Amino acid sequence: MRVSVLVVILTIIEEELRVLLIHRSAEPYLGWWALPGGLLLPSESLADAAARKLVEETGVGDVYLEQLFSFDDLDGEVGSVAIAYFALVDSRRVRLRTEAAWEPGWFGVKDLPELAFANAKVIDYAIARLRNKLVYTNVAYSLMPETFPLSDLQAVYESIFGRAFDKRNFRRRMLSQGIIKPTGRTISRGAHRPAELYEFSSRQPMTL
Amino acid sequence: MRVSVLVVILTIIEEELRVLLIHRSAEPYLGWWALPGGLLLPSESLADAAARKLVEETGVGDVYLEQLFSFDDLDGEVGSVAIAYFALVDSRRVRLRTEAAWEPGWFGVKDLPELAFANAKVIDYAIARLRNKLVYTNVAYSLMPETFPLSDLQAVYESIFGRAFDKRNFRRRMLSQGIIKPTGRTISRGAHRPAELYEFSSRQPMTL
DNA sequence: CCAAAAGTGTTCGGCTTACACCCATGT
DNA sequence: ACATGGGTGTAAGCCGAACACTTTTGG
Repeated sequence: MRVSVLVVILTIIEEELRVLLIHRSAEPYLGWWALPGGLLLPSESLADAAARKLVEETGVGDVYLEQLFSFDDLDGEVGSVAIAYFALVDSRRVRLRTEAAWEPGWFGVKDLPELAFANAKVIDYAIARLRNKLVYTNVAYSLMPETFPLSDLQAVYESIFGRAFDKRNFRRRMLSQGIIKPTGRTISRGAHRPAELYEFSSRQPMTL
Repeated sequence: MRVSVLVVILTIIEEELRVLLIHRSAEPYLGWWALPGGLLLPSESLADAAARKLVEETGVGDVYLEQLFSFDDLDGEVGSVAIAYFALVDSRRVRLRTEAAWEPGWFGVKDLPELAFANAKVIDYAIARLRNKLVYTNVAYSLMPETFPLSDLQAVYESIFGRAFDKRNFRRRMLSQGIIKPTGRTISRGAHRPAELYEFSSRQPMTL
């Protein structure tokens, strides 16, 4: 009975939601793109295994990480179980191991290559969960730097939902839910009025 | 690496939400009350294992069954993983194996005995999930007979949420969501006006 | 005729949505 | 001065919550 852990690592790059994929280094599906993952070590917890994979691939540690679902049909082998997690990272903090044999890469979720096993299903599941959580929690903190202009946050939401939001309504929602708060500082980024900088009220996952 | 499956089997008895517990027949926690479960057989899927456990304990098969969460801290043993499911059954269809050595029994969820491992946490998790699903899906079909007066359904909702609902609002919500529909038949149950019988528009789980 | 549960509409407040103009800055 | 993105208020529709009386039956 084999237990493995899979991690759907999501980020925003160039206003596009992307997922980290690696080349498989073993049969079956040798050389195909797949989600990072591996066997659960005998002494570690599931969350530890997922966090370890995340650090191995991206170098970042303190990010949002949540258990997604457990699958029994992911590596063809009978009696094998995979517990999937999803993580949200700020791509500016990530350093991929591009020297690694498995050549990791970020792929736009609308433009995925053919994947090993049923990995596409796992990614769809992660995106659905992410969209839900964005609505009523602060998970986006894990995609953003400490402070940011509101329009950056809105751009992240729009990338993930694939549609535009009204900026007045967006601001009202974020503030009235108490998810973010103004820092009082501003930032200038071009030939226009400087933007106020905001921060998340909390950078811990909300427990409901 | 051991993989086991746990099932939180919920029902309504005497207007109370209850969970099926058994006596553990092995160490550790020998003789304590615990959720039914067992090892995943080499050739079966996770959902099959959960359904098998459900049939073994209750005799019913075609009910709502959903994966809840996977735990790695449930039987003390390191490297052991338990995938929890929850099921909703109509107690009128259930025949418990009362002759069985483990003496299964229904316990009101507000009045649980001390449980083995962290089973109380799993039950809380199941109840939270159930309450969520009741709001926007038809899962309650699995707790009800084919046809029923609306007040019976409302009583089920009230038992699970632990509070009363306004019957006009309740009726409107159920009908406008299209979860149930009238059958045209009625039922008389006492010295008062007969009730219209309703049925679920679909007795399949909604996939969203 | 009385007791008991079934059935039925309307009002109010809050939330979501849609929508258009002025502001501050760099060049 | 002008181009660019930043910032702001209001009205309309929709949804959920609160609320009381009439209907139909059995005894």
